Amino acid sequence: MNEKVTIYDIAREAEVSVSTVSRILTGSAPVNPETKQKVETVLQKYNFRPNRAARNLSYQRSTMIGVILPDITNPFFSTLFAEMQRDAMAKDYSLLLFNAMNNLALESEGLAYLSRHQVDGLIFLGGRVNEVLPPKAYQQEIVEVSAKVPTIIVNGSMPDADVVTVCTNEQSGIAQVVDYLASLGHTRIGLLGGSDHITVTRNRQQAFRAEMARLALAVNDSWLITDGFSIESGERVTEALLQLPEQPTAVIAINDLVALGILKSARRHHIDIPGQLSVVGFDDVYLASVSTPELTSVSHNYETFGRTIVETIVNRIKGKDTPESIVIDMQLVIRESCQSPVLR
Amino acid sequence: MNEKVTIYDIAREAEVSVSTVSRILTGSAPVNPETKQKVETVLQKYNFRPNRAARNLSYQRSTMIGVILPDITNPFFSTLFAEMQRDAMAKDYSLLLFNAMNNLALESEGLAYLSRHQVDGLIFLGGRVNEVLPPKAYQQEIVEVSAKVPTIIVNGSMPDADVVTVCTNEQSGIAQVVDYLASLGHTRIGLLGGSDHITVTRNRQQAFRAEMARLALAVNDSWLITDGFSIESGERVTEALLQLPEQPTAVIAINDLVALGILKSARRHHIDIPGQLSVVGFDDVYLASVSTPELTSVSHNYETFGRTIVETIVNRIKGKDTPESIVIDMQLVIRESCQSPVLR
DNA sequence: GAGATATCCGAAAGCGGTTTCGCGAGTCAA
DNA sequence: TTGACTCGCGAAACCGCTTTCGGATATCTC
Repeated sequence: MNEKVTIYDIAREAEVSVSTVSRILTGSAPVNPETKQKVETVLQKYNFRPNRAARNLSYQRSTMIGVILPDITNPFFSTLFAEMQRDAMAKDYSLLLFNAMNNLALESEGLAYLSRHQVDGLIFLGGRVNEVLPPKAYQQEIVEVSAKVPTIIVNGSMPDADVVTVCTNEQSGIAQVVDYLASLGHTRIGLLGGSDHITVTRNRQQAFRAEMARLALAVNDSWLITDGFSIESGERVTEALLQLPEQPTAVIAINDLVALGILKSARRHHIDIPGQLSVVGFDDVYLASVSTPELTSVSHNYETFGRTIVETIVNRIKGKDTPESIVIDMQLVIRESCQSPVLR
Repeated sequence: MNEKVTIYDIAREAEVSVSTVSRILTGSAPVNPETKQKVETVLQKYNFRPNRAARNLSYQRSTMIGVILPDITNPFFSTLFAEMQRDAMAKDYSLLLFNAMNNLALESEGLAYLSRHQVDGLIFLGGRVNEVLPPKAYQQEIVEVSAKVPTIIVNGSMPDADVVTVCTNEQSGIAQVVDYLASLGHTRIGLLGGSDHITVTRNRQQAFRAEMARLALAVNDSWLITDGFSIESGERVTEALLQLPEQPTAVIAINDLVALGILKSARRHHIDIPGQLSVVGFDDVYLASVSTPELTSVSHNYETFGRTIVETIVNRIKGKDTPESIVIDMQLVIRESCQSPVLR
């Protein structure tokens, strides 16, 4: 990728100094229209692109934003990432992705990796960070890094770190689901999947208990089973559920993948959904509408979600004032996977 | 991310010259163990990381590899990308992802974007490039870029460009499917989805015709319907199929997403699968096993697939000899979406 | 013990941009 | 006319690291 032609070559051919060329390139100072025209002709001719490394070295920045997420294979993250990348490009930033493969240990490595790239900003997706599990050392790393580079954590939190948090409104999302299920007549509701040390999971569990309480419905703790975020998690969690003496009539999955796993497992056990069990997913990933039955889920507006994240980090990078935390609404989307419980 | 401490600070504190420090950092020349020890202590103390921009500027390389793919949201690509990233990291390269959002025009932009980043290598995934549709200009860009930076095209081709191609063995993949369907008794087989100007599609169509011919089965051209690679494509293509006077008893989808779309559409029309129509997917994405019915598909070994790609590009970058083209095998995975046709 | 050789290491020149500083020419008011 | 001010632009320093080149010292050979 060695464009042999440098700004010096351009300057020579246009019979101006390099400073002038640079000024035109960056627009950092006004330059006589005639000279500008002359130089631009030459720039065109060579289709000149300033060397990025040189520019970064001089600028003392990279115009790259690091993104750490647990699983790019999960459509929630890939969809969000795609949105973010488009927005970032429009603002002349690049996204450098690190996929942690659902492995917390790898995240620390990812952080070092992105640091080495001198990213101008850092985005943690997926709430992999909170006060419970992460080894103290990793937590400390985040605190340190966030002191140096603008950092935003999506659906997570990090005490002592100078980060802005962007969170989806679990409160409202969960409430919509519970209210909906209650309106169908369900009183025995479970919440399946997720991990105890992931913020989203805990927030949703908390929101779940709150809304159940508000409706004066009892929560059966054994119906809150955590296992992970994958399809396989959904299957395992269903198997576990079926071992219990009593079972719920409706379950909320921590995300759509888990919900798909539940569907799969239910099918294996000839459990009719929604006839015998209502299921609702979370994230409203594009797959939600192809399962059998189609999944009722809680939807993000991925476009504004992504845009908010990117705008916020860029504003932070540019030193503009930004809110410390932003909440993004979710919306229940009703499809086919729920119905009123059959009375027995 | 401004580590204020530079190699000069290290040198001063260790009472050596910057060259010595650099030599230790890069291992480019032997240095007295004692001095080395002294310097390394200081390096440790500050946890020194050389500035990447400066290093790249000096090295004239970026240790970044650009990846252009059509849709990161498609599990085929995200799975493959995840594998590739891991392998690349192990070799101290970074992957810079550009997601073209299924838009060919964007790809050209992506190429410029990655060029600006002075990537050391370039990987095109998804065969978005071939001799048919791409605007001449874009084609030319690829030829030019491939002359300067090692380029590999996965499941595609580019005449006149100095690229290495890594392709899955469509020939064998399709043959396995056709043979399987034929063995079930199918003779009326369609091939749905894909785009006329995408290499994979054309290769598979060709392979399909070849294998059908080998088995002395007639190909009905109206059962080869292209539309795209998404779930929606699968739905549209099914609708189109249902308009036809005659219909196949089995269809091969260009990928699993299309297959899922077919399933969805069939369900809407109360067409029993596999009872009335057998469906087979391609890519054996992790979703294949959660649909109803579970999808029979043709599988990649994503691990070796990804590893092959990364190894090849890195070897190319390092100037080692590499084969001009590599073929990767695929494997039929039988699940539930096919059965013998009912005789009417 | 003198010259040849090998070993370490420092000075300085890049890499390709940006930016500060200051100079000359043109403009304007007095 | 003159002094004050602007405007455009060039020279040169700088960003942080790598690497060439050559000098100093130690080691070896005869």
